[in-house]
Amino acid sequence: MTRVDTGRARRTSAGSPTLDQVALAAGVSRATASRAINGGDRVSPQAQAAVDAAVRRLRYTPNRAARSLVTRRTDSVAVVLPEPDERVFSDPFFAGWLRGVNRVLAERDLQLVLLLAQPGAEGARTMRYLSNRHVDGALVVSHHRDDGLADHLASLGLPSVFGGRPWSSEQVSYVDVDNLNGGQTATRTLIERGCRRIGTIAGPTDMTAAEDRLRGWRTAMLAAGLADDAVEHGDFTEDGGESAASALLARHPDLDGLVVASDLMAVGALKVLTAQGRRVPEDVAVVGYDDLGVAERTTPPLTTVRQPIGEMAERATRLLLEQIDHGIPEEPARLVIPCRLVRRASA
Amino acid sequence: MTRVDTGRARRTSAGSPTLDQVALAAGVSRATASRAINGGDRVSPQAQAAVDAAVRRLRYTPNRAARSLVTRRTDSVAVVLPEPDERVFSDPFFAGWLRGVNRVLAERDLQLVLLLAQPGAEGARTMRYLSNRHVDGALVVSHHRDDGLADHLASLGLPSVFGGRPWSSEQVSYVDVDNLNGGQTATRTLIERGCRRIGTIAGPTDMTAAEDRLRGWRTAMLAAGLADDAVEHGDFTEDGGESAASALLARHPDLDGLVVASDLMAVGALKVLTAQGRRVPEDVAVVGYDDLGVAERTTPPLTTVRQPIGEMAERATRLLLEQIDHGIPEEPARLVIPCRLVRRASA
DNA sequence: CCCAGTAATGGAAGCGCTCCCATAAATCTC
DNA sequence: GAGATTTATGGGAGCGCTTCCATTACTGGG
Repeated sequence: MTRVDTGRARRTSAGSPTLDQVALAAGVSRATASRAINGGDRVSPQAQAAVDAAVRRLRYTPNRAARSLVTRRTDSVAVVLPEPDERVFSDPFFAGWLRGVNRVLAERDLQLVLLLAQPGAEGARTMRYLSNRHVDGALVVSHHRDDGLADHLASLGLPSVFGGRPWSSEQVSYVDVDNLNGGQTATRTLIERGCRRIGTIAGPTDMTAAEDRLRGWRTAMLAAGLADDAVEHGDFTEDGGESAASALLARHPDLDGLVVASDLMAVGALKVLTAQGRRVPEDVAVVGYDDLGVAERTTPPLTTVRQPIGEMAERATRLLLEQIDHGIPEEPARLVIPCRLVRRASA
Repeated sequence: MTRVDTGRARRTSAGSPTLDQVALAAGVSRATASRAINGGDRVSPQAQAAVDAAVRRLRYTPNRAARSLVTRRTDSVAVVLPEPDERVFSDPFFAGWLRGVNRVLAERDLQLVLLLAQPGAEGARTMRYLSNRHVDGALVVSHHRDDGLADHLASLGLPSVFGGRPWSSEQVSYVDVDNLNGGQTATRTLIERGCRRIGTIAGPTDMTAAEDRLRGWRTAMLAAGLADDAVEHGDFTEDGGESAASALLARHPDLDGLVVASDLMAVGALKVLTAQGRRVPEDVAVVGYDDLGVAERTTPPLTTVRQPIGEMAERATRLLLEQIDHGIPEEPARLVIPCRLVRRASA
């Protein structure tokens, strides 16, 4: 047993300082230094102070890889975005989401790994990455019916939270805004205003948010004894809203109200209405959905249902941290955030 | 010397398979398995095949943390975005950039860590993170004059590439579009069209791209013997474009041409022109900048200078990988991508 | 047929960290 | 005041991987 070198604090010249160097500088063992750095449990005040000072002096930061290796945590979480979506480009939704997530992660010094999930082969890459525990958890933002993400994650046992109620799997936690209620509120606003022939431009049929809003519209219409036949689907883009509005007005020229499932689509609809010489809100009143900036800048400014997207992102992230800290709960969390109507000029 | 347990392939039940298990399954040593997995240098065909098979069978993926610890690489790169910017929300620029970066990183199985750099204390967090070598390199997207990022990164010795020419430090590599030329081209287009009183709505003065475009406009105007006094600055948003246009038209009611430094601002300008009853392009011809989707949807559709943003992001990322692989070059790389005019109806 | 040269291999040393455990010191209990 | 507990501490094992180095198995040249 000839142990030549205990290995302490060699290579002083190179790279960043190691825990060993901190311990040496503080005059304690590596174990004590480690404890002091990680919350200071069972560490005397003197030792704590000495370590703190050494850390500051040497500008020590723990090596994440080394820590990861033993703790089996990566201190990073993935945000999964469905890349196929051209919307990622135009929709403020995603940026708002990222910002909210980032805010919470920053508090705990966690990293945000962005996974732009492409379909097909690249989608498999995303799955594989998640399967291999390269992150402590995943936030899935806008998933579509057939991406299989919900089931996959549920079976994986990886902490994960969805933004927006997922399809199929009832196993995963999610945070959603109350789209059903939002759709109803929007519709009732028009009804109370006196509109009787109200159409809706709904979102894509493979997203739950769109379906819920449509259901809300339908519910409110039926409750008021009005016909729920004026429906057209768009893809959440301005162009989509435009063509949907054209189609809708062609089929139902007598419309006096329009519930649109996103502000961007509402912009398209306003364009059509203006082009047809219909005044908003006098001839046709319009209610949008989102209120993420666009709604204030339209002419006329949009009355719309606000999604508190920052709050949504924050809550989802905290839910995720909760899962990471205390394990995935038996019963998945389902948080539904109320949304409220913002009155402007269009209705 | 009583070595009780060599430590090979214990814990078969738990988590993901380790290299040890792969080696055992393939009937080779851990060292050989490692070699086979990392490119197969000095590995016999049989051993290679055996390892490959074992990897497939066990669904082995290397533990990134363990690898990182020894290789001193993290296999991830940071994309730094200046968070203060509300633009991150509305501008398709960032999303396009992320997409381009992601495409290249995916090829090499590198991760994208998103750093939303907030100003002040949080900015320090970003710096610290970068200093601590938690990533192999950094891509900085839209930096502003005073964020100090360029100098900091240059002094850090961390591989990094800027998207858009940075201020100050001439030490860092960057990829930019030829904004000077772009501004000139836009202006010349109007001149050739017969416009003689051409104004410009420039971008914020703390961004090089905006300054370069303005300079391009000025150069073209002076070269044609025209006055370069009709300048107004906006902040790259629609609202900004609107107020800049109002101010400009108030000061120079005789304008017959307008060079706008971003499509989004051009949208605002079009609004003002329409409101004032000026026809586009008959009374005032307009050229925008970007062509990232908005330009096609305005009325009239915008003639604009296209920024090949996907290409820009890709080139920047490849430049970064180059640096990561072969070290930071003595002479920083400066790649300027030409941009071209896209003719539509507004000029 | 022997020896230098090359190719393939495995042993073992760490990378920097956390955490289990044994030990030492301080405090309490009756 | 002796034994039982609590509190701090450091030794050391080991997380899963790469890579240096020594070893062995093959070549071909003289």
